[in-house]
Amino acid sequence: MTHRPTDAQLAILSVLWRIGPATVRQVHESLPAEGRRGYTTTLKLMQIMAEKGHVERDESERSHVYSAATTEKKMKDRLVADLMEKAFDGSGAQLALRALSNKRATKAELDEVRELLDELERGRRKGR
Amino acid sequence: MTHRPTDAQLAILSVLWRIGPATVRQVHESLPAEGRRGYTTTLKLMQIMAEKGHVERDESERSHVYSAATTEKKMKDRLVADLMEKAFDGSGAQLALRALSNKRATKAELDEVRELLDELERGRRKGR
DNA sequence: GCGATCGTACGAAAGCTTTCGTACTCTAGT
DNA sequence: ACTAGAGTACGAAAGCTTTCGTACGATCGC
Repeated sequence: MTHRPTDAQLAILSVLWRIGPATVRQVHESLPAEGRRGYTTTLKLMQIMAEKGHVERDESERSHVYSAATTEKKMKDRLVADLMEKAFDGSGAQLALRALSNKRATKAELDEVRELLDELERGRRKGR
Repeated sequence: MTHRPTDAQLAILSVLWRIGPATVRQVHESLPAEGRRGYTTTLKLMQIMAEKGHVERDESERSHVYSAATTEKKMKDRLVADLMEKAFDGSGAQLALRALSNKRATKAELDEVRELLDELERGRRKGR
């Protein structure tokens, strides 16, 4: 449902977002090599994620095909909203401040943020 | 050490940051009334947090006095860095974008972000 | 001095994730 | 037809958090 994925689960979702619907094998092999565990571990995780509703499963083929149940954007918005609520008193600006001061970003990225800022101040434009 | 606090633990840390060093009773009663559990639950959580190093404990008085082991800023930086790593490929700007578009912020907050942006582009000033 | 209250410590239960080993099934190749 | 390999399902173990109940000691009021 609306539950937060764990780190391991998010790693799997990331793969699915990147490569699209895939079998367990494909996901497993696309996982970053360092933290990777056994194949059945990935399988089990994905089975649980299906139960929890994080992924959907197409069983029509022998090798089941999994896909992310929610879009990358929606999920990331959820994660951001969660942290915002939990640690920043609901203030996106406070969170943004910390995120920006943390590390170097490219000029292009900063410009993008600046443009969003412009839009927000000008428009009162709805999020997204 | 460098472990992430859980939601329940973060709520306790938030109280400690807000009211300063405090007894279990004080923390317990400062916790938001809605999600609040029994007293011994708070006690146990704080004991575990002490073990894990999230809080420090002064046992010199009968009522032990707990304090946050790390500053609010450091912890929040850690949480932000963690999400940034996990979900935004290490890009603070991407995270900031999502945080900002999520909800409306006050003019003052947006200005603050804008100033930071200026500093970053002008100075290459160290994060903080 | 005694009982009520406040405090900590402890342990257990429920429920979760992560990790595998193992068992079973299906399919493809020879 | 039979074996090897790929695939899923299952169950168990370890380790975690959250939640309490209960036990036990100290302290305070009377």
